[in-house]
Amino acid sequence: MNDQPTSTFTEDSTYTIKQAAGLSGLSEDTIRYYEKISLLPSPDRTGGGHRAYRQTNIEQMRLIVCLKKTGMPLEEMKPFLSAELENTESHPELYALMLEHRERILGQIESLQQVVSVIDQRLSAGVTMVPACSTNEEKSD
Amino acid sequence: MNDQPTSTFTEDSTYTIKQAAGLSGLSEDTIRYYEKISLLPSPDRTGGGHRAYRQTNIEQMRLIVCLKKTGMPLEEMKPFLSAELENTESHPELYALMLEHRERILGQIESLQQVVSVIDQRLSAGVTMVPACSTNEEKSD
DNA sequence: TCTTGACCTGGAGTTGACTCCAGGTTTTAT
DNA sequence: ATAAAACCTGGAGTCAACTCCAGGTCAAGA
Repeated sequence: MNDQPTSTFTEDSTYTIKQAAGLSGLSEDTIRYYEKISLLPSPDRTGGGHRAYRQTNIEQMRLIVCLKKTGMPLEEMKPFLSAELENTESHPELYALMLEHRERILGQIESLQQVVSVIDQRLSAGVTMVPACSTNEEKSD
Repeated sequence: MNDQPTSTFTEDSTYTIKQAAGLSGLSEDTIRYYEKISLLPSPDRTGGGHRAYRQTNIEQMRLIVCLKKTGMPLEEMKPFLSAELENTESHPELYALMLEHRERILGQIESLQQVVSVIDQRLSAGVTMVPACSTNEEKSD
């Protein structure tokens, strides 16, 4: 009901799992699940053992929601998130990974745009016509 | 190894399931599975009961591959494919569905573009910053 | 003809991504 | 102080989307 953080000082304010869920769009169970599979880091705990999330955690969750919409499997998201707080330049292998992901996503955008144009064609004429749709699956057996 | 259709005349040429798999990027098992769940229509059979696919079937498969890349669940694809050969104007409810899907896909494209810009920011500076990423999940409890 | 590879069906098994308890502890509002 | 709400863990259950047999039939080349 109230998604305001606990503290008034933005610096060290924390959120309960329920607030985090409300702010990210994930469910509480899902957040715990993501922690279990190490997609999200284990957050700090209160004296009683309750999870206390920070703003950066919320942002990570939002990034996950964002990537999920694009159909990316959770495993593939890990490098994105583990590098979240790091300087990219100090991780050359992650740099390459990012570039790779960037290309893949551009390909996905292209796929989607082609789907849109298929729809548009059907909407305007009821025509059957499927374009190549960037078939980057090359088979050779 | 040979993805050429059986007949020389393009009109009524057919493909084996293996050829269809090669041309579409799906596996043979997956094609049979899609038929079982009625995502793909039951194709004609040869005298001996082997599946014989036509060009339109191949195109349907390619459309599925295309939509799959965008993370669309198989159930949601059905209206797309069942209307494949029909005149859209005669199905007003499908028309609305198409428009709806179109909007959703445009939203996905936006999401993806934001992911690309997140990546670009990280590539250029190692900065942590996650944009809103079109949070169309409105929570109110 | 006959062997080999491709195909068939039906069903079991797998993986990813949750979702839902049960039974207990902590926090918060009155 | 105490009841209700929120949280905890561990584990079982679910659903989509495959994938992989087993045990048999069909097709094409030597």
